[in-house]
Amino acid sequence: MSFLKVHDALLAAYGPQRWWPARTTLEVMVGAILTQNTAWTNVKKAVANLHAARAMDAEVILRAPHRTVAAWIRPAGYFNVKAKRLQNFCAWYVERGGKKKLRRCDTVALRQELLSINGVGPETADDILLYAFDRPVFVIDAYTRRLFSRLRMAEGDEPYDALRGSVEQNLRREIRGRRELAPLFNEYHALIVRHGKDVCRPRPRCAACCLAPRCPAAEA
DNA sequence: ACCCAGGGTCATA
DNA sequence: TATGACCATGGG
Repeated sequence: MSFLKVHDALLAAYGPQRWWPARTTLEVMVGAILTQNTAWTNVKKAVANLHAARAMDAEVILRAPHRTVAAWIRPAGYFNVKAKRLQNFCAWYVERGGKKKLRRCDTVALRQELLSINGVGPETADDILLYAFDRPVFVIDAYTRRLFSRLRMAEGDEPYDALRGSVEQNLRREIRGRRELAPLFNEYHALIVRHGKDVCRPRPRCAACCLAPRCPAAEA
């Protein structure tokens, strides 16, 4: 079973997902922080609040009082923690000159800068790199570990960068330069999440059943 | 009532 | 390096 075959099976089952669901690149980054261990339905409410307050803007978020930011994002949970994280990110974003300056930055250097922000870990950084900056970085999340672990294509408990490197390397080898990596990684991660939301659930712990549109062992 | 969600930080050993 | 506590809302 190749990583590309899994992607193709998911694409056939669910169709293109057209990620990231956001209107602006800043909204992608804000959403990446707000969705940390949080259902997307809750993130959407917080994002809507920010738009309603005309606060989907790095300067506005940076200058607003902590309690105000917390109130805007309350539905997304962890609002005290995430308000601080959003302001940390916006401080970096503004100080760094915004998207136009950051676009020219090398991917590895940009990743290290993102990881240096308190509140931005490896998955959030890779969400931003892939979905806001179109960099060929494969996002690893709980759904990704679960799927590849059940398909016996990964251990499941590897360190983040080990699993990311493995998936990226295998896909590079299977593609052989005949295809752009960033669009593939983009669609692949979105499909894994789509699959995970209704089929590849934490329980029951089915083994290699996670590619079917309906998980066979889930009924057993 | 319980489990889960598109994680990350910090203290501790 | 690797656990565990903690953060908090909302849906099934």
